[in-house]
Amino acid sequence: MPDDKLHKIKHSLAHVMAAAVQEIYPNARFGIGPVIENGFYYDFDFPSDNGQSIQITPEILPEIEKRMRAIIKKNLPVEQFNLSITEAIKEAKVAGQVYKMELLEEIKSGKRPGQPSFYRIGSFIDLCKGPHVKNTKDLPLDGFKLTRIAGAYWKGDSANPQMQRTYAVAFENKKELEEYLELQKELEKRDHRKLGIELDLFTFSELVGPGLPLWTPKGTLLRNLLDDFVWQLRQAYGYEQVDIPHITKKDLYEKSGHWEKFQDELFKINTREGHLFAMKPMNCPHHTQIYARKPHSYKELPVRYANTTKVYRDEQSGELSGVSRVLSITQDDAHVFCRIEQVEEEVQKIWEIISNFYESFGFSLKLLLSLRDPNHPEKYLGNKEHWEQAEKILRKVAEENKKEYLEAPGEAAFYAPKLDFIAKDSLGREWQVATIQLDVNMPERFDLFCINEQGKRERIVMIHAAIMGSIERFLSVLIEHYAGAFPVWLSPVQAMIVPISEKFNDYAQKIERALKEMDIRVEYDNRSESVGKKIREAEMQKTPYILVVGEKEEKAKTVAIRQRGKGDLGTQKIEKFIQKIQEEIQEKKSS
RNA sequence: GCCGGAGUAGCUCAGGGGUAGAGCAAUUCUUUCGUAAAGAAUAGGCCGUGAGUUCGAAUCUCACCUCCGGCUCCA
Repeated sequence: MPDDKLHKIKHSLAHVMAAAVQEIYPNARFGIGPVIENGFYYDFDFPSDNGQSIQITPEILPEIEKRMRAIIKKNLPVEQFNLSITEAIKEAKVAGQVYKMELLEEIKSGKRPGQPSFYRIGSFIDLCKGPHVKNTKDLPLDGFKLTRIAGAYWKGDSANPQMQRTYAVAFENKKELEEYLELQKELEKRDHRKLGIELDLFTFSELVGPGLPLWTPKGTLLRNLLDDFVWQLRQAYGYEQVDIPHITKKDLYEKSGHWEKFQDELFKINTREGHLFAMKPMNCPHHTQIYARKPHSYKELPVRYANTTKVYRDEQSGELSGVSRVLSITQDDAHVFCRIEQVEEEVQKIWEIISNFYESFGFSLKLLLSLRDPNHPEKYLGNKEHWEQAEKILRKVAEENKKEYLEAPGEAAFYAPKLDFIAKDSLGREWQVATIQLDVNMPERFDLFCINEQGKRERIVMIHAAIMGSIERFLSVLIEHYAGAFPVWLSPVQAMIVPISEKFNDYAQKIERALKEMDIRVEYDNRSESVGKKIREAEMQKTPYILVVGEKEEKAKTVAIRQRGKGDLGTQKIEKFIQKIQEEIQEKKSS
């Protein structure tokens, strides 16, 4: 929406920032300065006399901001004017603006549409289509803030030189800016990397290495609960569990096509006899070999294999982040081997599992139909007809579900088009989660078939279906979605017993046993600390229930219940509490 | 991988060319407590790793490792 007010403000502020930078560094070369969500950025390059680029540091940001405000206060008009392309290129050349020259050459050659248009603010002139505010007095003096400096490749291509990108957030006024900064603080509090350590779910070791999370007892419990939930949903649709080794001869990936495409991202293993093995970066090739162990009658199809297992990918170090992007990834993977006419029904079933699963956590789902990039057919396996057929089927299922979806050309996997599910969390952020891929290529490469009604071999297709996708990534989303306050069924500790004093330890132990017998995950805090402190710590661990017991409770065979976020609920009979918490655990699947 | 920032006790952080600091956590003792931090004592460190400069380095320099913000990538 380039015409809306905020968009114009951000866009003009980007020019003002560039103007301020030019005041400080007259030699600065300018890249592009677009509007982004919540603000804008501008890419700069600062050549020095010896030809090397100067690196600016964050300390300069307040100085740039100061100069921006001074420019705004001058109430300068923002004026549009045109130049002929030849003149424009000449001007850019004189000014040493090599990046602008490149853009202008693209306009000249027709690679970039339109005519060169310029905007002037004071003495600063920039190639720009607009639109902008009419005058710098329309810009908010305290509605923006420069946030950081980052490296960014010219035109987003790592083969190009790296420029220095200065990011800013911008709003119509100070209040909105402050609200945004508040929200950022809330996000920081919810950061799964912080919460995951505080809640003792995972850890990292410098000896083990980056991107290799180690899962604690609580974290492992959480992972298993989630995985069991997925399995429970899958079991109802006829899935069977399989298991595979984590390594394979490279031959498997040469046949699947992964070797050619991803060999740099595989962890490789040399055996003592000189053979080359690889850690598996995905599971489908292994699973094809289970299917291929014997001929299948069409009557046996669909064959559905589920397998939660780790894959290993040698990612670039700068891409790692918390547990959302790691080297050892646990996939809740499944592969359905079926005839082409069974695909719709199978995809439908997977869709139901995905909906059930995500809705039970309160995520709403959006759909992305990820197709191949029509301009780069060389990036994909197999022939055009097969791709078109697969894309057509997925599109049909999407339409029949009456679900709104966006088509995303170029987002397909190299072997198959996908239905990608996007979950919206409690703060409105969107995460790509589950995926369904319709694959006609792997079956071709591995010669997977069934024997049809005519007694002939018939090529089958393969559906790849992950519900959580990666447990690590899903958990990072879930931690932030709940800010660590998991629903009771997922809480590693569901209830913490806090006796008022040592005198009631026996009674506390009795309650502990009673709850444990009913499979409630309970802990009993018998440390010699004050009641207040024990409650504080249990609250900070986001324990759903704290059971305070003392003389009154022992006599009446009750517990005083304190519920997370709700405070003291008063006393209840133990049986009553057990019933209450069990009902709450049951509710998860129907919510 | 690339650009920038940062690494001091389990955690949060102060300090800074000349004996290593605090709070919380831990351990021991005292306290036995009614809904978000009781008190005391003790212990805890190759100041991320390695090299260099220096009479002397946690502090200055370089390389590497790890983390953070971006870029590129994501089967």
